Amino acid sequence: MRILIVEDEPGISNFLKQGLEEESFAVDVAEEGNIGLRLALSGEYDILLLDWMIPGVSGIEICRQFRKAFQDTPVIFLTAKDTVDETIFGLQSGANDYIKKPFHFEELLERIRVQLRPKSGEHNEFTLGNIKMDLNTHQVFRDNEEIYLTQKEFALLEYLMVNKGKVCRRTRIIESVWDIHFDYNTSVIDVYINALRKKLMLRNEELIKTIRGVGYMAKDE
Amino acid sequence: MRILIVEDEPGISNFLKQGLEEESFAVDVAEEGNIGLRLALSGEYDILLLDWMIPGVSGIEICRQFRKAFQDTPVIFLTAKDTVDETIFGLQSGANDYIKKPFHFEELLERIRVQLRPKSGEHNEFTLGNIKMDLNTHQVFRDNEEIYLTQKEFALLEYLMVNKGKVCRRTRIIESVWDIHFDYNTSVIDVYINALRKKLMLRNEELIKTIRGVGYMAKDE
DNA sequence: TTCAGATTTTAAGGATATCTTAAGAAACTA
DNA sequence: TAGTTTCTTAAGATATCCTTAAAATCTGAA
Repeated sequence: MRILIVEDEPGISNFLKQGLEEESFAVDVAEEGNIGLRLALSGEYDILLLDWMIPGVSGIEICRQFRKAFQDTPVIFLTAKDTVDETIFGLQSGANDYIKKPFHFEELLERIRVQLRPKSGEHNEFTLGNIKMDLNTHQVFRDNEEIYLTQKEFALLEYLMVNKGKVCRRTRIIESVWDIHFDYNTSVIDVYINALRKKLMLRNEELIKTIRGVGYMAKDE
Repeated sequence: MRILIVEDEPGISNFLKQGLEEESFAVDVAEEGNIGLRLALSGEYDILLLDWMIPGVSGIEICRQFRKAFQDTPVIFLTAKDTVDETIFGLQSGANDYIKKPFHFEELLERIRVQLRPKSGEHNEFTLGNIKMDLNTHQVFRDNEEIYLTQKEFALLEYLMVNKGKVCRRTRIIESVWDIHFDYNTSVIDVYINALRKKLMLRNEELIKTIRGVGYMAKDE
């Protein structure tokens, strides 16, 4: 799950980034409004955390524009302001929830989970051939027998299964699963594909196909 | 589509080159300003990605000189600097957009597409008879059955389909798809046309026509 | 803290698909 | 028909991927 934090106070954003990464979210931080808006509109995120007051475009404006493009992605405001008017204004601009600073991390986490629940509630079981994946319980089965995957293995398989039937480019995979954006001359993907195939007992072109020069693709049959 | 990257950090340029090639662009890299400028002025590129600070001629200077010669070719700056002044300076020198490092590859791609849009149209799906091509998912279908093409096969078919109804000259094809500018004394095109026709199960003048002495043309029946 | 075990990443040689070249056959043009 | 261009096939060169093992990093318990 990818989270974008738009927040200009490094203290808060670092705190959140670290905490959320410990909960195995992939976190990006934007410290300025225009950058935040641009990142948000890239469509790579599953949830947005927006500060109310930030340099450049305001949080509300980001929310409004973001909502036009992505109806289903939850937005949570982090705000020091607590007047009723402004809160209403914020929710009207399309936010799903808000939380007042200062807040307990646990509480924020709970709200994030609440927001992600309904959306993923429908779509959190995926199948690929005889492989079944449950995002809620973080489990993978092969013919109803549980297979134990590590975090990265799970994240990679999730990416492939969410994009079942589409070719997943190496660059996209490494950005989404490893959060690496530069200097990518690594063979981690190969190694993890290999590990997945082994654990899932797949022959090389079975269910997870290699698309030479481009990436991989999960496909039934 | 041909892209020139002027960037002296091999980590970044390799990353970009690979990613863009996965999107079937033909990519050249210059690591030094003078070389970059010379290549840019050759007029062979559809878009330029310029680093701000490079050895030799600066990115801004390249941009300015390039803009004099080619008004319509978009230029995007890759810059680590983020002050407003310098950005404005960059845009005044004729750049169409800029992106701050570090950035998401997705975002850069989106900006490249935005810049190329007015020229090439925003279609990412093309059809040719019963052949369907999806650039987003990097897939080709014949009567809704997927056909697996190699990189070069895909790039060649893309070139033909983008230019559907127009005669594609051999020299243009080889420049755009193979990045070869001299020595047209090769028969790669023939070999790949043959491979395409085989995989797509086309008779010789069906959908992909041979224009003797000139090249090939994709055409609906 | 320190240590052991698990996970992640790096590295390198072997395996294999793709790319390119080359050459003879076939088809077209004049 | 002669000459040119394209088609087709095969094989060597190249690039990418697979696989393994070991190094680095992370994690949790003593």
